[in-house]
Amino acid sequence: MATSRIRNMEEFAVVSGISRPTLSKYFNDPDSVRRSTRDRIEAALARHDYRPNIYAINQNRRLTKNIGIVVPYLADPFFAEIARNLETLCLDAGFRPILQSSHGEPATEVSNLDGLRAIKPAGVLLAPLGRASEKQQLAEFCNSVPTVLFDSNIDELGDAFVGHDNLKSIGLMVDYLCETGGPPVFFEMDRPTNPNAYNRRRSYGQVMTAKGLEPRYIQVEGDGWDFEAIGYRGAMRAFTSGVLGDRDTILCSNDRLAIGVLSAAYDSGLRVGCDADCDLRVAGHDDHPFSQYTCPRLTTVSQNYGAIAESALDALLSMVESGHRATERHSVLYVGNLVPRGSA
Amino acid sequence: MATSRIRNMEEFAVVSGISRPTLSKYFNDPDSVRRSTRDRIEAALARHDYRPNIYAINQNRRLTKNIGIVVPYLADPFFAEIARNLETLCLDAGFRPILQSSHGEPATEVSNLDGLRAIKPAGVLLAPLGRASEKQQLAEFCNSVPTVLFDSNIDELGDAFVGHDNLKSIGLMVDYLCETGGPPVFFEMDRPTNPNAYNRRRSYGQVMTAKGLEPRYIQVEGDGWDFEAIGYRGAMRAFTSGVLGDRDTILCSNDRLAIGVLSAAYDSGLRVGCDADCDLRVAGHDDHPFSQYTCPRLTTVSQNYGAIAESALDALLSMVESGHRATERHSVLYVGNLVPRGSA
DNA sequence: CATCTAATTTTACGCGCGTAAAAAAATGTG
DNA sequence: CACATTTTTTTACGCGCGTAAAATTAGATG
Repeated sequence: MATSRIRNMEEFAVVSGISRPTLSKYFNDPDSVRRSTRDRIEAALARHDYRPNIYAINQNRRLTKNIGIVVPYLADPFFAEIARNLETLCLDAGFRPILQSSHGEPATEVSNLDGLRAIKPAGVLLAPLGRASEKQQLAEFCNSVPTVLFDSNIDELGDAFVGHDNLKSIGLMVDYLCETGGPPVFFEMDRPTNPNAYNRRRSYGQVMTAKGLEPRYIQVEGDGWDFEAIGYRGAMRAFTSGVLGDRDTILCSNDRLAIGVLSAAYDSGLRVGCDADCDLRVAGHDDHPFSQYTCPRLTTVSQNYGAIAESALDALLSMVESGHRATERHSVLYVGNLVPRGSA
Repeated sequence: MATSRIRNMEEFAVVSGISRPTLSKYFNDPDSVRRSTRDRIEAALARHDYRPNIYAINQNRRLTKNIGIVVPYLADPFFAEIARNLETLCLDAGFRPILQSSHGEPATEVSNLDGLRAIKPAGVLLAPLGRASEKQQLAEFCNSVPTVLFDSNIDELGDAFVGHDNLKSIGLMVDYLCETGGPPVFFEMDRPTNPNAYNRRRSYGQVMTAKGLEPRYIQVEGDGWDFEAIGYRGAMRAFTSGVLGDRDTILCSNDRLAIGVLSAAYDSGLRVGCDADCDLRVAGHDDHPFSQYTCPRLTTVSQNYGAIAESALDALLSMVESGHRATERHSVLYVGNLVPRGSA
């Protein structure tokens, strides 16, 4: 039963019997005060439920405890999942995550960063849109705020990059597909939004030529983030154009394209899978949350969400806590795991 | 080319030749100053790129321009989509949306609201977890901050509720299913997390009895938000238990359950669809973004995302702008559309 | 118990802006 | 142009907290 409501730190100083500067120290870092005073403060806190005014704090602290998280498209469960990981990690580290989605729009990405700058974040974790991003503006932002890029690497932007090892994972997948059937044709958008797509295309080419095989590509025209629709349209066209051989294998640049391909195959009466009576194999990439419920279940390569999130935040916090920016830009890549399922 | 960087409103007053109090008025509401002075300010703004310190502003204004948006589970594309709508609407209305996900955890929901209270939001749009929510704490929050509930209605919490008309849409669906085939069995979780699920169950019962049909239920045990997995397990059990008749029809409480059911049907070698050679029909509810790519495409009922988002924000802003809470609690429901596709 | 060190208290100022009140200036009106 | 009205300027204070410096106190050590 709280008595009269505490209005500010001054009043709380009175009821707790602790001086205001000491309280200020405590709220800034509970470990910075003597154990006994900390106990007294927390006892008083239990009685009175006072919390410092967040605006007054941040106005005077040069460094807030805010961490911006910007993802290109939150309606994509892949990013929702990474964001969820990052949020909880931030909270555990005693920071306040501010989640923003660019909704696939470069202008929104810029305004998100603008909005973040206004709240003077300690740092920002940024998964950029990629090709569509306003490079110039992103660069300016990265210059003024400690920033770690994740998922998509853009030039030399930001203080670090943490992402997925596309070369290794595409290698894993191509090896698997070749061992269990014919070599795959690579299915992708002709002008991908995401830098990962370019890496995967390149990786596929390298891996295939290393195996002495001829790379084949199906490039679907399409823009934006409606990958399933693009995959569907592209597959429909491919099925009728004769570019695919009998019992051929399609390796999609990502799972969402693959979901579209599976849907097109179903509508075309093509059976997807590894069995003898199947017409087609389809594989994806990313281990999208829904890929285990497609029909058939989608064979794919997982990304190590957890490790990527953790490492990205680590990189950021080490800068935040040391108080100075990275001297050189590090890149960390995590390898995924092959997830063989029914579709290939 | 900005000259020396403007540090505060005082300095901007000097370079713009406008007094600080007038500037303060302008930033609070550009229309509150004379047109000519507004032009002068904006001309100076174009030259110097100064922006008021957001913390100093909010410290002194009793009402911030922040609007909290809390959803139960952001990794669900359904909520991601609604959140996206709300965010853009907030921005357009000149407010700053703060998006929070409870990640399916009641404790996170409470701490989200706690965090929001700390930033003194003008109002909050809350889609509660439902059954799992800490009613007491939500009630306290709604008491202290103007709050509009959406998606899930809890008791008489908040100043208004905006949601989906489950009775009408289940009616639409049952009518359709009965016209095009046999009457459906209702497939759901035995202890749903979401109040909508209870409404749908009840609606199904009402509609069926009104038609003189016997309601049938398949209730799957399962907790949490992993609906696809729950749907899959439940369907697998149902297929072998003999509760389903030949060419029976399953109406799922939501699309994500249906996606699990489709996956189970595929794994069981059951053909889903309306054709004569099919073993089963499956329908869902919500028009989940992925339901148009399932195999076969999922027949479902759409929710009117746009209208729900718009109406919820309207209700909130009318309170914010008038400055006082609603005298009585309004509920608004929007009807969805039947989306007939291949699965039923 | 004397001594040293680390922690706390006292005192005081500043952060950037909201806002109130009175004075001054700009605008509108006949 | 005199007057009333609206807008802006001047002046001043307050918001809640960070933080620096000096004085004081508590705790540790031998």
